[in-house]
Amino acid sequence: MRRPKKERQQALKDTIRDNPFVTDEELSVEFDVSVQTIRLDRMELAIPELRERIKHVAVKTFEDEVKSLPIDEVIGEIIDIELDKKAISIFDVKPEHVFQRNQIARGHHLFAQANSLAVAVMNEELALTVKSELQFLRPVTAGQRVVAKAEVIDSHPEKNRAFVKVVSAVDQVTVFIGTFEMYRMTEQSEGDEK
Amino acid sequence: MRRPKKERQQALKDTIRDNPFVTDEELSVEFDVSVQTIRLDRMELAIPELRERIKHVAVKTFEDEVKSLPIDEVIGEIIDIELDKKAISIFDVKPEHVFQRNQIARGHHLFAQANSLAVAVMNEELALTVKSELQFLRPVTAGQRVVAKAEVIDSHPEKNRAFVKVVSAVDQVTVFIGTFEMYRMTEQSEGDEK
DNA sequence: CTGATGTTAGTACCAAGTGCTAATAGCGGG
DNA sequence: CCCGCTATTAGCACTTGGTACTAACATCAG
Repeated sequence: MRRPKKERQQALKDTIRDNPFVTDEELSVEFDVSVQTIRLDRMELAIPELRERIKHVAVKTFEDEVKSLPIDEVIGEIIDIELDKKAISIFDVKPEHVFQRNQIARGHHLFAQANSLAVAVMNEELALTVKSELQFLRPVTAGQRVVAKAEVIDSHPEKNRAFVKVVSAVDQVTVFIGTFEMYRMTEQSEGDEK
Repeated sequence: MRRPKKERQQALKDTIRDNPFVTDEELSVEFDVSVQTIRLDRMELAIPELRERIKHVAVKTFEDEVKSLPIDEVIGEIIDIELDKKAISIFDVKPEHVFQRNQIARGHHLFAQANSLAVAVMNEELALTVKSELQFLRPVTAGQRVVAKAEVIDSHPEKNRAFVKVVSAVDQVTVFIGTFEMYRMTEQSEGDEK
């Protein structure tokens, strides 16, 4: 099934994109040409060798991993915090956070930033969200920086409850408001921080 | 700065964990021992060679990519959907979704599942969340499967608005309730039911 | 002094290439 | 039918980052 050069090169591109882990040897079998032809094709198409391809994928993952680690704790970056009072975090909206269609940030990212900030501002290691009311006032698009300000507006330590209000803004314009009823998981016997 | 074997091997492990892209050559310089010693150390510690390490990272990323693609669209997996009426999705809570401390799922994951399901059930490509009220009734822990059921309870096509109620349960027990006011971004020009 | 442990050196070999030269095949036009 | 062109194939030297193995030390303890 020898196909003409151009067609083969297109197929080659696709094959390697789908599976970067394939060797020239394997490709030569698949396309029924010599290894050298595969190499020439790769050169013409500027496709790097197997090891470089793999490395590229790995580096990408590695960088992503570093990026997603802090995300696990708090979505966005906390730039100011006063425990039990208020906190501020920023979150840069990237292409992966938006609907492809219209570039508008998906609601759960704004929620995640606000909610994790609400958790962080509580002077508790184990705060849980009980209830919450959200308003998505304006769409946020990729490239924008969301500044979320959380404020503890009402605290009932005896009931292990607190209310946190989070207001998020882009360029001073409010885009999101959320109120969170939080539950403190630790009893108010002090000093059992860990 | 030659340290005893044991100490060096521990440091070696850490170094490679932090940066899997380092060669034996570079390590031998860093620890001021011969390349052979590094190789012996790696063998004792069962650490694979550079290329295998890189490949491992790459494969991981590659698999994750496949996994995270649908996640970008809908958090959880849609198992049933009737456009403009109702939809069901399941979401398996994994270790990365919970607080390390108490294994309880972070709120924004439950929200994300519910919110993206609310978006999906709308018979619109471009639905946005306007307002939302949430109740986190019971904590969800790693290993549990959350089944979210979304229902369009009120639709005002003329105002481009709709209300969606999502109830999430683990083993038939309700753990989360959310109501979402959604905005349809497209004009209701045609009756394109599907 | 002997032995065990740890370290270093050196060789052969491997995979998956690059870079280069040279031969050959196939085909189209004049 | 031959000329020239492109495409393909072959072969060789060399590269990286190793494995596998052997052999030579070094150091210290008993």
